[in-house]
Amino acid sequence: MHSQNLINVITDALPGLNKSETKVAKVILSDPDAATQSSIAALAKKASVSEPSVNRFCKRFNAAGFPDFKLKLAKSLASGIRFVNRNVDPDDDVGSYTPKIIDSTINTLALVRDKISHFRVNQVVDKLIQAKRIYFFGLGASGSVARDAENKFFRFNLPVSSHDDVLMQRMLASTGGTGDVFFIISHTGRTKEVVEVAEIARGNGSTVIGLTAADSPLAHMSSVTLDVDVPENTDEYMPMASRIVHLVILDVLATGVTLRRGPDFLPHLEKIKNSLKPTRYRSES
Amino acid sequence: MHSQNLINVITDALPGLNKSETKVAKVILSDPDAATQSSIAALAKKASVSEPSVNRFCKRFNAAGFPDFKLKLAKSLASGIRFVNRNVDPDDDVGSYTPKIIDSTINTLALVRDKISHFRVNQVVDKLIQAKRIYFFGLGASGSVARDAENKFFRFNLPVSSHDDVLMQRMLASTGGTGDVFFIISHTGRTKEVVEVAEIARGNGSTVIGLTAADSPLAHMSSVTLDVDVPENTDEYMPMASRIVHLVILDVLATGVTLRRGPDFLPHLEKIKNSLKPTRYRSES
DNA sequence: TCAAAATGTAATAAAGTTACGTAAATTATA
DNA sequence: TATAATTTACGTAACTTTATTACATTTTGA
Repeated sequence: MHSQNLINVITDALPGLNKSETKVAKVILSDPDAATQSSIAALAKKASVSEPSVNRFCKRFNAAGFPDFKLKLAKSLASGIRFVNRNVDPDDDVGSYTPKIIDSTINTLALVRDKISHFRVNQVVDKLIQAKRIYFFGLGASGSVARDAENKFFRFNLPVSSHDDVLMQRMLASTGGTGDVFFIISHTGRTKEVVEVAEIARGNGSTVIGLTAADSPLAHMSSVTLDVDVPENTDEYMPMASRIVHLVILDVLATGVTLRRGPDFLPHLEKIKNSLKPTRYRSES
Repeated sequence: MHSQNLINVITDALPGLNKSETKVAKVILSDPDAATQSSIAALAKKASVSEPSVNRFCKRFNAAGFPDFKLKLAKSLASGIRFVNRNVDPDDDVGSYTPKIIDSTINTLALVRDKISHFRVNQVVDKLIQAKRIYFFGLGASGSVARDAENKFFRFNLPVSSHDDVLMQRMLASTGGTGDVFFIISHTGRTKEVVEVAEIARGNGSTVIGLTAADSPLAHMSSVTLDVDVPENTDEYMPMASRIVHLVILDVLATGVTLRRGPDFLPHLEKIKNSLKPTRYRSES
């Protein structure tokens, strides 16, 4: 659906191109960065084709024209550079691994930002608004995400709880019913216990929201799925980015709910914020 | 050092610009993406300045000319970081608030990436490596961060626990001693109970690591402080970004520890990863 | 009031696009 | 299998758009 890396797109299309297009493609692929800086005339000459051929090439790849194509190529390069060579190396020092890890998290978030379905987000906000009760479930790393969600959503003045205990989850799922929302968080969406809990909840007429991988068993079992396509951990040293993504998505959902509640609800939030003041040392400022 | 983002460069230079340059800057900053797609004429008109003024503006920022400037701008945008000042509006819809929240998180992370002290990170890794026992403490939202940290660090084969109960924290702090590391997480660093716990722990010869705001009471009380300067929540609708930042910093620390342990330690991590396989439905792939 | 800096106008140059014609390739038909 | 018909690919040249430069005018500040 969303913008894939232009260089990959061109590489993939290579076999289906005709003579002059192939020439252009090869010149671009051999030095994409140079391509972004050269004029259409220069590129045409380098590829031994006419300028209109280059122009047609650009249009073939859904660009408005040559300048637009260069822009898209530049963007691909910028985001690509970071993806390619930014794995943590066994002999990295602090100065290297620190930005690498933060960058990789940033990249993942940027990806999610561009791919997440606004329609689904809206659907989930709908369900949360209508909920009489919300349970956040997660195991392992997702357990702390669930806990954070509880901490976020209790502000909305409705019964919320989070659970990272499978037995507890099962019991709650089996006693739930219409009006109850079970918000289940799972990176893989394939943990058997979690999927079973979802099944039990669905069976009793509860709403199940899955914050999980697309096409996973949990996704299929949910009433609404917010699928997050976080690339798998290839590198031994790289942390699991999905936790962060899940937390941010929960931020988004909480904001959605706040906005739906309307401005009359803001004083309530303010009150909660202020309730913590007496527990703090005064700020010097 | 990290390559500065063009948008930040312009923002920083803003005060030193003259009238027409300021106009151009504002138009570009208000919608950088649109700027990359418009012609010099369109941009000049939008900023109510002449075309050469736009051109001069570009050259001021080390671009060969307008097209080159657009290219650089496009690259800056692609790197994931977007314009800072994108607050959620009361009448935003899903399509608006979703990217705004994700962007604001990304921005905060980028800021931390460029500002975090590698020296301090290294110091903290040192302490964690030497620790006989690690306790992660946090209250409220930081409670789930602590829990996530526990889940991350137990893999290192040393006694780790997390606690979000003040009384428990006090008791543990008072029974600790040399070799014990109390890793205390707090957004403000001014919660009285938390600072007291730090004091107790220090008093008994334990190491206290503070993941908290610079110059806060907790920061002063800690043996080593990892200060995170996350801008305060100005907007009612914006979530607290510090949780995310804290989690990512803990990712960085965990990576630091893994690297120090050396490659011999990798099989151990692999074993833990594999231990979860039987709990999952098989992937179709 | 003068010099320096800032900004705009208009001419010019550069770059990109379109329309159209020719050549090559493909397909159909004898 | 040859060749006509048709389609597709490609280039030339005219044209349009876009960007830059040179220079004039205005503004600012001493």
